[in-house]
Amino acid sequence: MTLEEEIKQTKFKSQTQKAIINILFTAGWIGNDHHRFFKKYEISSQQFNILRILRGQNENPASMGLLQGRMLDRMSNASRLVEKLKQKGLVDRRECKIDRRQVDVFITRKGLDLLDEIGSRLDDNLVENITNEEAITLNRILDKFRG
Amino acid sequence: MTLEEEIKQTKFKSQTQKAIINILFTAGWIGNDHHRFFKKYEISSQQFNILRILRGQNENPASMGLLQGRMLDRMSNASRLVEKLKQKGLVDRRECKIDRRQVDVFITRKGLDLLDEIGSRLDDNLVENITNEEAITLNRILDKFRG
DNA sequence: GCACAATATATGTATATACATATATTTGCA
DNA sequence: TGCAAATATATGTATATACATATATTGTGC
Repeated sequence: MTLEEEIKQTKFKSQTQKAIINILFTAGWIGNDHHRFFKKYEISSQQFNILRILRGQNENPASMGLLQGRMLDRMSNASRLVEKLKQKGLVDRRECKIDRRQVDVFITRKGLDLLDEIGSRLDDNLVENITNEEAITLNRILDKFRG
Repeated sequence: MTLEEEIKQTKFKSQTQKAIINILFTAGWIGNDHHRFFKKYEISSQQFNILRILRGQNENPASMGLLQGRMLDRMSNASRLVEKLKQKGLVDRRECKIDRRQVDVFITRKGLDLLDEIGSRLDDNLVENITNEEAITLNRILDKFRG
């Protein structure tokens, strides 16, 4: 469906204005898909994001600040998400010896196992519709859009 | 900045996978801009969305279902947003005479005045970076992406 | 060495969303 | 007509976000 059909709006100030709405709408569309996907594993997509960053650290701890810098949603509160993950036993946290203001966050064995279980199935159903060339173009224009 | 620089991630399964992350990231980026913009007017972007839909109704009332169908974030709870707007005096709601399950929602004079005040300044600072042709391409690929 | 600024994290409040469920009303059909 | 299914909306709960603020710790200039 075109954007016009989806939101029943036909007038836009410009193609760029329309593109802005289209980006927001498409992101919501993807977000809904992710939400449903992760529900099976009883985590949120933001929590998954954190687990993946921690795995990428290869045994090294991550501070809250590092997590925040790498997350998709910038201003989010890593503290509270880490707390949720800790309650599920997927991460662990200790005081940082070098700088006692900081916290060292680790992924646990259980967290790694969950990531293995999830595997690489995320988005498998979303990659069919556009070609590789279109994806490259999309990435180029989005990067340019953000200035 | 490229996406890689923004989220400090360099490996992606495919260009389409990268595009998915890019859409989500860019939408968050736009959302932050909107959030700051609307803060001046003491409404949220979702509340603005509802006001604009109501103005588009040209004096005709809108039901909750109609609002929901036209909103960007589909599954949202129009009821609660309308309630917030009513508390600010920007909309009004009455029982629908024809179908008493429904509610007729109207924009008030105050709501219209607020929309006038906001005017068309939204996104004015976001439309500089890409060309009209690039916006057209973007819209085409995003529509195709959603199947 | 000490006072004060800068930094890292935590938390309170308001907003919004998804989902499940509850309630009221209308529709449809036997 | 009467009763069950469908529909429209409201609301409770859990999650997440932005922002402001609080607290603890470190760094810095004198």
